[in-house]
Amino acid sequence: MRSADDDLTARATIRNAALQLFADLGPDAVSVRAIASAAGVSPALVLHHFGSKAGLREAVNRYAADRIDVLIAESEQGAAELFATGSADAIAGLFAAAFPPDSPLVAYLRRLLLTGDQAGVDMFRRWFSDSLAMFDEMAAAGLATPSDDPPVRAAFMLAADMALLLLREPLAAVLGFDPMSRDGLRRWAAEVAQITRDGIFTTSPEEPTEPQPRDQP
Amino acid sequence: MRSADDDLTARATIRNAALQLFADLGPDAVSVRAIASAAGVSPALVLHHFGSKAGLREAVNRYAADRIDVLIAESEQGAAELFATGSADAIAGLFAAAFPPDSPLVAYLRRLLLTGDQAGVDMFRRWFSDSLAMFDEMAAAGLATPSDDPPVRAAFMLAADMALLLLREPLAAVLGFDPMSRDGLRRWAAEVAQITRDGIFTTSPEEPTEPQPRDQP
DNA sequence: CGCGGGGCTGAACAGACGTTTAGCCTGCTG
DNA sequence: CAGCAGGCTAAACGTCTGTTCAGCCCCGCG
Repeated sequence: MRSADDDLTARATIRNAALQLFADLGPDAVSVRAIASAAGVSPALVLHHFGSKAGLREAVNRYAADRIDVLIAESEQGAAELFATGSADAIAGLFAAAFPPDSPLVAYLRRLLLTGDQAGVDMFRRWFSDSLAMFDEMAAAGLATPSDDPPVRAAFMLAADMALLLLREPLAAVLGFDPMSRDGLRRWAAEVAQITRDGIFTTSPEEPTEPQPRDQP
Repeated sequence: MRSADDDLTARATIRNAALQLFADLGPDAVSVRAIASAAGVSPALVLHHFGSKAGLREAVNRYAADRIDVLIAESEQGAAELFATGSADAIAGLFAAAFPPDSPLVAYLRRLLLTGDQAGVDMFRRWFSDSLAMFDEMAAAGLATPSDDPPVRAAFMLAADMALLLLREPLAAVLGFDPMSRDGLRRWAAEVAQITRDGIFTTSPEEPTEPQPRDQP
């Protein structure tokens, strides 16, 4: 089953094997020998190409960040279409649809974001400013209501979308279906569309104008 | 600076040290020796009390899950109050307010949820059914609109709240303030309240009744 | 043809790892 | 008091880790 790798340089094969293993088990739980074995090469070759395990980690980080950016950029064409039609689910499902559901990039993205890696924060910042710009345009076009706090709105909507990626497994477990499958995504997006179009909560009788988060216990 | 630990049994001291280190660095990156050193005991004692490193991991998992559940349960009193007043931010900020911002439990919860640990999935399931029940009650009381798809609504709102926990650092980086600080949380909750009360998107001119998630590329 | 260089390997290195063992010390019980 | 149990440790175990080194093989250039 190496046929798919025959076209790749050994360096790329190693990088791919490392990406897969890092995504599945975490970099700390994967040895250089395990990567070499998965790539069908000797452990020494891994270090020959990447200098050290840390160098391999950085290379995989850069590569994964690049590929994720490409997927996002592709799906931004979809976002443009959504924007044009004013479809209410907008960026909901955007990231989800961009990734083949079982791609190691999803799992890798999690680690990138949650370990506080610089590459992950950089990506997040880029998406945030895209999201901010998009809501700006939509508000200007009358497709979205103006916000009292545009950055926080953009951040919340982005975070809510990312949550689908990050929490896919627990969500699938409690819902009984995979929210990132084609049908599951449709169902998820439908509800998100309803929420973001009409809201959920009715105003209370007392109508507090400012929410009151609980003090910390 | 061991005074705080003087009241604790060595077993508890070890468990706490492991919790902190696991949360910060991930269990795979932390050696038994490092835990022992942080706890001020010999490495052998760690294994004397917990059998093996895997046993320690399980013990820490159980302990963290318990403590997190306690914090959640405490803040559910807050949820009851919010429910009673119909305050629109309801569960937004609920989890956030429950955790001291720098508690290792936050970081540990991340790992619990994202590594697919059973303890994490169990917790998530519990919160999901709480969330589901709460929206049911609110809808019955006329405080929330009825949903076409209650489980997905509950799941989305839960996931959106968790996103604040999971993405705290990247969010703080892009927003320029910590959304889990007291002031930051207030600002965050205010926007979430606006979104969940009034929605964001206006209906499009064509008014598609059903959203159309993009097919996967 | 000769030969240099880069992809690549097997073997070895020192150190860190999780774990085991033998035994110390302290405090309770008979 | 004797003795035993349990918290606790120092030292060592074999294994695995990341890394290095010397050298093989094959391709392209002079």
